[in-house]
Amino acid sequence: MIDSQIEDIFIQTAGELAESVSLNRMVGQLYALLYIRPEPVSLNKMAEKLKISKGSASVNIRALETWNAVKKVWIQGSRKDFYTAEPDILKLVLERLDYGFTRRIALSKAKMDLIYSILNSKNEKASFYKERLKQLEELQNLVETFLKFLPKVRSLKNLKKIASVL
Amino acid sequence: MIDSQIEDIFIQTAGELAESVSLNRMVGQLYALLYIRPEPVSLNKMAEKLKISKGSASVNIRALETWNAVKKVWIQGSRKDFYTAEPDILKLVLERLDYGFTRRIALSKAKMDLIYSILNSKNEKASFYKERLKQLEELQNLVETFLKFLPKVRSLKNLKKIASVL
DNA sequence: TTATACGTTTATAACATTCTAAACATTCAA
DNA sequence: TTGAATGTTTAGAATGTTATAAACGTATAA
Repeated sequence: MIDSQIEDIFIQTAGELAESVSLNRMVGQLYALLYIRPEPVSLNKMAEKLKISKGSASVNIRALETWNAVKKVWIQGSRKDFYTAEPDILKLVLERLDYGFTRRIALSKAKMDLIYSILNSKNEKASFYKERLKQLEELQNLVETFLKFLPKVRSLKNLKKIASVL
Repeated sequence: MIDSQIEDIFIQTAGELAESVSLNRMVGQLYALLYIRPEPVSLNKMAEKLKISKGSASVNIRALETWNAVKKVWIQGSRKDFYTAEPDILKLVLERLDYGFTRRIALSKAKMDLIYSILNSKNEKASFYKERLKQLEELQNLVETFLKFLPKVRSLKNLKKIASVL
């Protein structure tokens, strides 16, 4: 059947992409399956289609849920959990990027504060360290500003506006 | 000695950051070591400082070399290889992002072409598939345009210009 | 030539991740 | 109640990744 062939290509490709960005393959495949299906799919159906255990389906679908990549939908008269994909992939990616960078910048700032306190406590000149720290702070500021503006990059039209001022 | 304490914090933090983005820890540590040292460092010195085998130092420094994150410098009268860090971290990150996205978009386009050819060969309507494929193409276009403009994001001044038109 | 000082490759040990099957828990219908 | 239908947790097997030590290759100095 043609549908199944197309779905298989689609799902497998998504799995490869997920792996290539250090996500679990199943997470990519589960999302892809829901993404190309117009109707909600149950956990068992997903496990069956992807030929994975229901245990795996369970934990990976919940990972997707915590990222708001899929959501549970209630279907009258059924005891099963059904899921659908959040179709706005760009939104998902931007959310993850923002979350990831924000956390990492916070960590690295804390460590830099520690280094400054060591430098100051000893009245150290250590000018090369200070130069590098300053560079890193500039990079952090740039990334933070960039993250704030990133959500607005949602259309080619906006990008063209941007291109026109640079 | 104060220098060593600061270097240790710096190097360890970089290792953690590297791991958190699925890079090898040593790669982050090696880069960090070269980044906070004003002078070139030899392979053996690096292995000694980081307490890793020279084999590991060798393979990981070469990974960094292929990304242009470090470069070999010739030092007169020495048979050793010395390395320094490329200090423009933003450039490195942008290069990697561009490379990674470009490859992945090419892969996914190829798979989408395959799906289209299947749909057409059967005169399938399959409208939901087509809707999803169209969405993905729009996302690809957006990302490609974005990648072209990304290199210009190199200063807060530019970002402020951008913010002003959105 | 021989010995030394390097960098690279390789085999394997240590460790981490992924996946499953089975046990378990919960809900609901009969 | 019981038991069937579901989702979750867990123990362990399979697989994948990382790091090392040792073997290896190569160049150079003596």
